[in-house]
Amino acid sequence: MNISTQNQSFIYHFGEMGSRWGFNRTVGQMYALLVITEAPVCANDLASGLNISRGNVSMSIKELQSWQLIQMSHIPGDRKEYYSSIGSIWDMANTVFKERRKREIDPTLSLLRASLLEKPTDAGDEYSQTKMQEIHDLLEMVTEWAAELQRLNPEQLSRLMKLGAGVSKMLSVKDQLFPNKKNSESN
Amino acid sequence: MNISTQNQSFIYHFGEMGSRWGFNRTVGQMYALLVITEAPVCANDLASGLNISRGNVSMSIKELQSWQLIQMSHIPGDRKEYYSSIGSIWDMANTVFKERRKREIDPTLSLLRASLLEKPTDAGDEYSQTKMQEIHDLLEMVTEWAAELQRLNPEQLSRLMKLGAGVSKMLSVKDQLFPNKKNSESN
DNA sequence: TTAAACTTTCAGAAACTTCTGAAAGTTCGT
DNA sequence: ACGAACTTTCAGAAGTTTCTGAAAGTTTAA
Repeated sequence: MNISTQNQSFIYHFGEMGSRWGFNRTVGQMYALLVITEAPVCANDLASGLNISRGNVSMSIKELQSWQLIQMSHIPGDRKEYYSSIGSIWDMANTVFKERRKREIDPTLSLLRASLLEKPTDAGDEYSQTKMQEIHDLLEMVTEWAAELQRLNPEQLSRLMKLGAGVSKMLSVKDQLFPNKKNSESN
Repeated sequence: MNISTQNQSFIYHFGEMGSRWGFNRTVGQMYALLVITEAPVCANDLASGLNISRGNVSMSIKELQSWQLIQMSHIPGDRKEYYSSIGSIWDMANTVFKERRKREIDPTLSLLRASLLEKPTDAGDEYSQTKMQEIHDLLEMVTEWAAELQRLNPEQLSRLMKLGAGVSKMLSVKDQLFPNKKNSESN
C-alpha cells in the first residue's frame, strides 16, 4: 500500500486533529485513508500503509464501527476483510455530530436534570441552581434544534445554511405573516 | 471554602466532561465552581476547595483567561486576586464554540485549501481530491453559517431555535414568496 | 530597603492513553 | 479433524498529559 505525498499530509493531519475531534490518532488516520481511497482496503494494508501494528488496526476498526463510519466487504476467493468508509460526507458529519452529542451533552443534561430536582438548602445553592437551570435550558434547546436540523435532508439543510444572513430576514417575514405568535419572551 | 454536595457533583461532572469539551479536568472544575458561585473566589480558595495545588490553580486561571471565560477583581484592603466567570451563559456558549472552531475546524480548512491547489498526479489522487473538496465545502458552509448565527443576538437565536420543525415550513414559504431564486442545485 | 503577601514557573512525579506483538481465537477448505 | 489464513485480545512498553511543590518573581506597605 503506497500513498501519495498529497494524501499523506491529509492523513497525518486527520491523525493530529483526531484527538480534538474525539478519537485518537490512529482512528483519525485510518478513517482519513478510507475516505480518500475509493477501493476497500484490507487490515494488513492499513497496518503497512500507516506503519502501525496489526493489533492497533483491529482495535481502531472496532472503534470506527462503533461510530458507524465504516463498512466491511469481501472479495470473492479472498478471506480477508476489506473496509471502506460509509455514506456521503453529509452522513459522516451527521454521525459525528450525533455521536458527540451523545458523549458531550447528554450526560450533562441528565446530571443537571437530577440536580434541579433537589431542593436548595441555602442561599448559595439557590444561586447555583439558577445557573444550572440556565445551562440546562440552553443545552436542551440546542440539542432539540440539532435533532431538528438532522431531520432535514442535505438539500434542505444546505439551502438553509446558504440563506446565511437571510435567517434574520426570515424571522421578520414570519412576524409579518403571523404577528399573533408570542415572540417577545425576555430571555 | 466548603462546597455543598449538590454543587460538588456538578463541579466533578464538569471536570470529567472537561476533556471532551476541549480543556482539562482542573480547568473544567474551576470554571464550574466560578459559574455557580456568585461571589468572586480567590486562588487559595480554589486550591483548597478543589483539593489541587496552588501552582495548578495558577496555570488553569491562565487557560481560562485565554478562553476569555473569567474575570479578575479585587477587594479593598486585600491584596489577593479574586476571580469570577464572565458574561451570560449564552456568551459562554458562544466563546466555547468560537474557540473550538478555531482549534478544530480552521486548521483543517487551511490544509484542505492548500491540498486542493495541487494538481492530482494519478487517478487515485483525483478521487481523493473530490473527497477533499466535499469535506472542504461542507466545513466552509458550516463555518460560515455558525459565524452568521453568532451574529444574531440571543433573543433572535432563541426564537430561531424554538422555530424547530417550523424551519422547513419556512423554506417552503420562502419558495412561494420568491419562486425565482435558484434552489435546485444538485449537491 | 526590607520583608511580608501574594503569584508564576518549571523540573520531575504521577496518572492516563495509546500502541505493540505474541498468544489465543475463529473460520474455512480439504 | 487438521492446519492455513486470517482476526482479536491483552499485558506491559512507550508516549503524552497533567499535577505538585519548591524556588523564583512581583507588588505593596512601612
